[in-house]
Amino acid sequence: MNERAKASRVSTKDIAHKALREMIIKGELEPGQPIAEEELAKELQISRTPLREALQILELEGLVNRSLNGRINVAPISIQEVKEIFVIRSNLEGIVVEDAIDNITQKDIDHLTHLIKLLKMAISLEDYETIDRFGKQFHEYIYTVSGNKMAVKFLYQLNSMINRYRRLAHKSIGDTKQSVKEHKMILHYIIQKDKINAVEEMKKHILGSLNQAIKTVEKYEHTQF
Amino acid sequence: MNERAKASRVSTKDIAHKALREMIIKGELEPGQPIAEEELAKELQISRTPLREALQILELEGLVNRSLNGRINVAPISIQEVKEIFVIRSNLEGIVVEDAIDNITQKDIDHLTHLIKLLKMAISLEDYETIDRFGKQFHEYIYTVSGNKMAVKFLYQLNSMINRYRRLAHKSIGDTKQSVKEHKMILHYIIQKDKINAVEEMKKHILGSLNQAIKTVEKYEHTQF
DNA sequence: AACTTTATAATTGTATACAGTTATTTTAAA
DNA sequence: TTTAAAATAACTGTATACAATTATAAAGTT
Repeated sequence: MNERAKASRVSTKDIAHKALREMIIKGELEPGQPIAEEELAKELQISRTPLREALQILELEGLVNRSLNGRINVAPISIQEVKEIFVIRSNLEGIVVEDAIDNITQKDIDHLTHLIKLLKMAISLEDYETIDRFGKQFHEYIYTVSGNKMAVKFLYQLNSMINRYRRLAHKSIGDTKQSVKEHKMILHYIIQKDKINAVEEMKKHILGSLNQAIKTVEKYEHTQF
Repeated sequence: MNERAKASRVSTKDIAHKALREMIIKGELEPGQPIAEEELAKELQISRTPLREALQILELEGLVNRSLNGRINVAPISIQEVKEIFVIRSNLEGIVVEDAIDNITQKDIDHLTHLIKLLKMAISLEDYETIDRFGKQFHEYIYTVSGNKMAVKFLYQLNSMINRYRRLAHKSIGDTKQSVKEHKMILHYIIQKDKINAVEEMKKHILGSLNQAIKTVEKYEHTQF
């Protein structure tokens, strides 16, 4: 372990954190599944110390829960939670576009325009993974332009939870085309520096994906949880 | 240490976490001050293991920062950050009142009404500490009624940061009287189940306290940071 | 004297050991 | 067979030891 940490300058804790987050998002660690530190440490070939620190981060990120007796389990999935997450996210994304409008340059606008083009292209190829990636990039670019560190921090925290649900969802082409329209609208209002409508449109856009997420979760709740 | 943990059923980590949070909020650990684990562990009479876990929590809460070399220091205070925090909080509090309106009972309304009375009383006594406490209780009661666990989780996270600034602020009686009026208005709209205005009023209420906070920080930034 | 280079010290990151707690199994009694 | 008690095992929480890294001080060079 140590050599690796030395070589890559990344701590074992961080490696464990990212690995576990990925495992939870992918469902390799199932919702509700109990986690035994020793066992997991052996599996990851690390000691309990950095693993515990990683689990602590995951706990604060809401991906695992700790019960009174100290036992940790993978956080369950619930409709209630999805709803809460998306409403909060829609507000944060609203804050962030508003701030972005204050700082945006022509270069930024060009980049966002370019991303929308790429998005359209991916849709025409029905390449859902790429669609997802560009959509994400669009939002994250706005994060950066906003300069709102705190909001961005919260958004990343939320997004790691949202990714759990996103993995489960299967979008239709219709959904993605609608999504592009919305991205265009948002960009339009950004260019116009029309904060009120940009925020409004962004919120609608985020909440639009909520319904989709809810349907997915409902399906899972019936079968598993 | 162990006996204590056994007796109170609270972990050393949590004790350290709460103690450090308090120290940072009170300014006993000053903004920017570097933290040496060994030294601090000795001071708290605990080992580095639970201390590190506590520091990790504080890092995610935004009360300390970790630089690339692993050194930890108390998070600095900045106007930009205060602004970000308050805008986010105003949105979250908005979400929370909205949800609260869905669930509120007569008993809840009575309690909130009672809290406002207590608030008025504290103001007439110019007892600022009590004013603060009842104001906090008013908001936190709404948190509970909302049932929005995720939003509440974020709010508590924000509030621990906000408390750093609150400690520095010195309210005037005028401010507090205005605050009572706003609380009354919020409650009024809650009773009417008027979500739009309740949210609006809540946001205004939170942002109103922002200016006050900014002034305080400006003063500090000139002197210290 | 200023700048490198080397050596030393301080500090963080990880592993391991052990203590304390909780869960599970076994044994005993009804 | 069910229930209670005791013993055992599994697991978490904390302390300590050590390895690796970074900062500091000392020595050497130009």
